[in-house]
Amino acid sequence: MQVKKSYREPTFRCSCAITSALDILGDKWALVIVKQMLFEGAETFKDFTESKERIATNILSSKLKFLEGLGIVLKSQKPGNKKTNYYHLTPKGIALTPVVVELALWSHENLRTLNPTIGDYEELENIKVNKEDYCKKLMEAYRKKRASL
Amino acid sequence: MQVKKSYREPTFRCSCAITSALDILGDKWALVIVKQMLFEGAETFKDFTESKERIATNILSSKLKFLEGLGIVLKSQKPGNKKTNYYHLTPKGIALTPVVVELALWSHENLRTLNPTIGDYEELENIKVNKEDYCKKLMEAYRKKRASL
DNA sequence: TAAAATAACTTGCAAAATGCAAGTAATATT
DNA sequence: AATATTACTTGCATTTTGCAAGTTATTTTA
Repeated sequence: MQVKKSYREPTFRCSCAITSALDILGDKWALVIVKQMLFEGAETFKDFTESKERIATNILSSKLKFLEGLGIVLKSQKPGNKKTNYYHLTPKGIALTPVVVELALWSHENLRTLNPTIGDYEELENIKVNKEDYCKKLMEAYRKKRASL
Repeated sequence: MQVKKSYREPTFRCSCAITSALDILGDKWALVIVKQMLFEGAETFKDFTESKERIATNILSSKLKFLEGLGIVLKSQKPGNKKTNYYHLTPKGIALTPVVVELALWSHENLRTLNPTIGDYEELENIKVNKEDYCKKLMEAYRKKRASL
């Protein structure tokens, strides 16, 4: 019996590192999901569906499986609860922090005329002067929070 | 008479800066095109179609128009040639350099097991220790090259 | 402990994006 | 004048995404 998978296997267009990253992350949802975990504390399936992006459950389900299959996301069961699953970033997923932060910076500086609903974020100037440090702290904070489960 | 556009207008899912960036860049091609301009000297329609990613001409055409409409790419005519067009990154497009560089770094460290054709790139360790400087130099080099047309 | 609520899905179908092959139109070259 | 080149467009098949409505297995509440 054949099992129909709801998510695709990754295929790589060529040997370019950047293109290969986009073979995996180049869609509307993958990095949004990573962002929700990293910045917004999303952990459970429900957390994601309730976010302001309103991801559809079928897409969410298949993307989480896809990212899990790649070792970017790890699925585990909430202790003492057989129903609720936890989704967390693996080190490979946490390593995407600088990518997401750079997108945020670019967006704030270049997209606010196109999407005026993007707010002015004071802290941004401070982040800009030491991105490295900011990312490191963010990643450390995520790791810590995860470890304390 | 109605003009059928081959490219979509950008629509923003919400007020999140990161999600908004992905509303524009979250697909298989946008950042590949930016990369080709930034790192591989792609300037003309032909340059893009001959790249190793083998982008289809209809996709290329619509993506270039889309990016042009957003002020990320600027189209101009090659001097003394009425046929060939030049496509270049605007400051808004050049500002994507750090995003692309972070993708490259992440890919080299996390994707080489999945796509072994991604080569080992010695210089990468040096780039890692001073990303800021590397990006600045890259952007400056691109600007210079563009100015000398 | 039966009924209701919740979490994490799956399925079906419509719409949009992408991919491929084959055009076309306007230059440029021979 | 004939051929080649560049920058496209068009049509159609495939894949991905979006939306609404299920389904199943656990909790929770009355």
